[in-house]
Amino acid sequence: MRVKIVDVAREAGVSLTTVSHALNDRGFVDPKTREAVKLVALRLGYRPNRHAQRLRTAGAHMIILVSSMPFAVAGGPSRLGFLMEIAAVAAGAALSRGLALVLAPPAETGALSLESLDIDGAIVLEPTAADSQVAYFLQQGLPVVSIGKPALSTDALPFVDLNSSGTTRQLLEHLHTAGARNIALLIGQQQRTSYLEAVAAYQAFAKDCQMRPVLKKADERGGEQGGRLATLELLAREPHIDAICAPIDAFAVGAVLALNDLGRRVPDDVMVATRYDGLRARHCSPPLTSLNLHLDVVATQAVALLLDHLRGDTSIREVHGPTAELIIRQSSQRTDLAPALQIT
Amino acid sequence: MRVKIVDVAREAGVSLTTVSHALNDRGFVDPKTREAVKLVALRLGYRPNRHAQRLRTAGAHMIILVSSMPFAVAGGPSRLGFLMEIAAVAAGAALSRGLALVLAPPAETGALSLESLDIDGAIVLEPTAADSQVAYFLQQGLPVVSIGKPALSTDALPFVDLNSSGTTRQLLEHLHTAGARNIALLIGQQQRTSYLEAVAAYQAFAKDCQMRPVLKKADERGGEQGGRLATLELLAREPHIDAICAPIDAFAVGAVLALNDLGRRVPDDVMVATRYDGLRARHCSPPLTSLNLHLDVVATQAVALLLDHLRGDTSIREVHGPTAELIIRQSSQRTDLAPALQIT
DNA sequence: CATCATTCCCAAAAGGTTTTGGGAATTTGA
DNA sequence: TCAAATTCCCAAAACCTTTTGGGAATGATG
Repeated sequence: MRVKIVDVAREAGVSLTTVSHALNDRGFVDPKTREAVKLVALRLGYRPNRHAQRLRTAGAHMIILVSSMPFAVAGGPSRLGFLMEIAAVAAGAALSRGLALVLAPPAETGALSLESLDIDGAIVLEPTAADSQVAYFLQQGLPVVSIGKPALSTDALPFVDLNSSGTTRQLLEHLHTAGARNIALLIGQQQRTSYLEAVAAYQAFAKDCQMRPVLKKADERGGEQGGRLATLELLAREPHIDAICAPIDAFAVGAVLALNDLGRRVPDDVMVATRYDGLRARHCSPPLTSLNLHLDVVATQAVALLLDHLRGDTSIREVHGPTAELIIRQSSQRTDLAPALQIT
Repeated sequence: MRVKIVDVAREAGVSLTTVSHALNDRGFVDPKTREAVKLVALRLGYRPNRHAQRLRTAGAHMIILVSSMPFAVAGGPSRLGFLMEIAAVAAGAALSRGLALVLAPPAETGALSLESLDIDGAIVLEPTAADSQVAYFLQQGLPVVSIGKPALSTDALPFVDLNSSGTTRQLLEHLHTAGARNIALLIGQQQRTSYLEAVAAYQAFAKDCQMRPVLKKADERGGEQGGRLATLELLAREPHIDAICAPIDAFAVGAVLALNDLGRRVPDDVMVATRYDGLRARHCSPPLTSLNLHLDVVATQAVALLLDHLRGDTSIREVHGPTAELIIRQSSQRTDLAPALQIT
């Protein structure tokens, strides 16, 4: 039988109250008694029953991180990235605040198996318009914060902004500066605010540069292959393309594969750039120009935001994430172009 | 105020007991009453208080996944892999069994912040000899299972075998078959059973092939750079090496970088192979020959094993993981070697 | 010396659920 | 028709903490 407070109390010759106070550094307890109790507790190997503890002192202790991205992009064997990087940092941030972060695997099943968990709140990653997981949590009355602006139709969630339009613009401007004149945007087909923002930013940029916008959508469920297929179709239709801006890293890698298939050189014939600077972007050949999104900061902000809401402070509805920094790699650095050609 | 069982009972005109029984499909309750109670509960939006529930019916509901690998290898911004792949699958496996999986970030801090968690058990990844996290959990009286054989000096933990000696042998035999005659082993410097097994397998293999064993240790904390540095030193000392077997993927990638530094071609001058078929291995250039370890199966086995121990069935002490499959990629496929040279 | 604060400690209540041990109503068996 | 079995339901106990509201010493102040 597990040792309880009453065992410690008996052994130490004091009351339950005193043990509780002594161990939690509360109330008035003679320092000597306090120490004695602590010693006894240690000797007996006392561990408080967290359920009993929390039944009494209600409070948030467990949050969940869910991704609405399909398996192939977000997770699954050997196809990790964005989600897991956020997860790693968020787990640390949560733990340092006394919260446990539980991982909801990116599952097709929806929120079915979450019922048995006593979650206090959720962080969702770029939820889609009709996100079933978000709906589930809200219906349960749990606070939800989003990383990346949530889709419009969703009940407005508090969120950490990933500034999708700004980052898209950064990539486009870089590609343009690097010499590209016919830049295509390769994006996913789901309903996501980040996509909409990216498209809007792209179209605005195209107008500014008097460039004809070329938009191609790839299937998220296909992961890299989805990007590859889409790129093959894209280039069949628009052979003059000389750069591809693919915010989703899996698609960017797929694009490089497709370009290889077609015998087009990267970056000399077609440049490629992506948004998320993960392993995929770095270890692609050639390595992909991308952005440092400072996901560690973003994840920490999201945890802090959720914690505020858990504590009842629902004033902050929107947090601006850190500004991203361009990381120029081989995929957008032409060797045969004189710097003179560059603009700005 | 949150609606409690007593509210449902009052509204439905029955006792607490009946509500509890009705909702949990236990005991003798008139089907009509049962339905009526369920309806009332639904209408009132009743959600059981999990803490109260579990205070009464003690049971396992939260397990933790910890990695003893240092940040640079295991996780951290943009350096994910093994751990996160296991995490993704284990989270799913756990959830489907009603357990929440919480992620302990690979932290330098040790088990400091874990105290506030009401963990029921832990899965650790290849613990080192004097693993502080493992020690902490054991001292707390929590069941721990290990993925990968735990170090000998540790109290024997139940574990899922990753068969480090077998997989090492697989890689070595492949490299030999592919034509390598001077294969070096690049390994980490910590005290890990998997390393010991790998070294033993390597030495046995060297003996079999009458090959002089060349062993090099790299610093885990350096990640890919650690592997790069070690490889540079290795090749300075042993220039005749024509293959490197580097079980840890970060080191393998580092080795390729070092070979590039030195102007040695991969695989024509030096072949490289690694154990874990993650993003690193795939997106390395050239892509690395590696093994499909079936980590999804391994993670599921680990969760199942831990669950058995939580349930009190401590009979199973050791589970044999699935057999790994060789995935031959460019890094060990020489173009200039005739098949005639191959052995076996 | 009487009064008031302060310090230390405790018994009892509270938190929300499940389980136990019966009690009452109903049905079955002889 | 009476006893036994079955079905349905309930009050109270149990799970283990923390917090509340005092009570009893001790020290300080008049």
